[in-house]
Amino acid sequence: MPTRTASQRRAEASIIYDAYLAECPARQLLDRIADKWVSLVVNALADGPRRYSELQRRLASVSQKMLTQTLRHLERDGLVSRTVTPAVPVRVAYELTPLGRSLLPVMRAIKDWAEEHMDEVQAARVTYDTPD
Amino acid sequence: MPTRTASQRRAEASIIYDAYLAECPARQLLDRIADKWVSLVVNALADGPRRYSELQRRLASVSQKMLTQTLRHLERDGLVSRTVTPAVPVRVAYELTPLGRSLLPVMRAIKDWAEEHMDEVQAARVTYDTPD
DNA sequence: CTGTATCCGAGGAGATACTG
DNA sequence: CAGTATCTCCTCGGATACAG
Repeated sequence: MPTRTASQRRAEASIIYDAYLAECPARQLLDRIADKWVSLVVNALADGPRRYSELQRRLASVSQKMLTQTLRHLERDGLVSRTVTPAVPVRVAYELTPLGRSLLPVMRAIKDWAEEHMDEVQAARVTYDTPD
Repeated sequence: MPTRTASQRRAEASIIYDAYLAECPARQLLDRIADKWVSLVVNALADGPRRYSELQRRLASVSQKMLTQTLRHLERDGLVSRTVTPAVPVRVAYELTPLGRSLLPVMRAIKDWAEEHMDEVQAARVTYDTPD
């Protein structure tokens, strides 16, 4: 088996996967993670495991459906692990996997950007919407 | 006028804007930029101005509607500038503004992440989908 | 070349009700 | 508590046709 460095493998991957192409799996993955709910959920799991109800509280006014759906997708993609503690009532904890944690900086950056540049964007909108 | 450091201003902003709240403008902005097309367009503009038709070629199989819509949104939000060169036929160039360029590292990171971790995600999906 | 306008189907997303 | 199951509304997004 040939030995390859991580950067070499990345270089190969960038040849194989090209998100600009509609048919490329990476394009679908981009579509999956470039998502409001994914960003918020991953950010909410930044500091460790969280219970379902904790996430629901943190993400004010996310519907049960979207929260569950997002968590299922993240679990299936290996970004989040789900741990059920058999008790009455049952406790379910969600936690970022190592793979999920590798996405955290990106998700944090996008959320922070939105919060930090809100003023500039709003000013630009006013300018754009104002008839000369 | 009081002098404040950039980090102090950021701290204030993080108090005012909270993307976890549905009503917060930052939440809508997050929804806007956490988007497949935004990521691809901003990345495609990384190396300088691009014409409409260049973008259309680069983003294989983006429809006119989505490309135009995305560019309009980005222009309105002050992330992209639009320059029309009156000629026959007319030339239109799009370029990242300084604000748009501040978003570029984030958009690049998310696209790169998708391309680099595709294999791991696909492996996780197989595991998830395989009945024990 | 760079758009706008319109139609239409598929999926996103909330509200509500029900279950182990 | 942590979901699943519907129902419904609505936006996303592609296809097509037309215009400056």
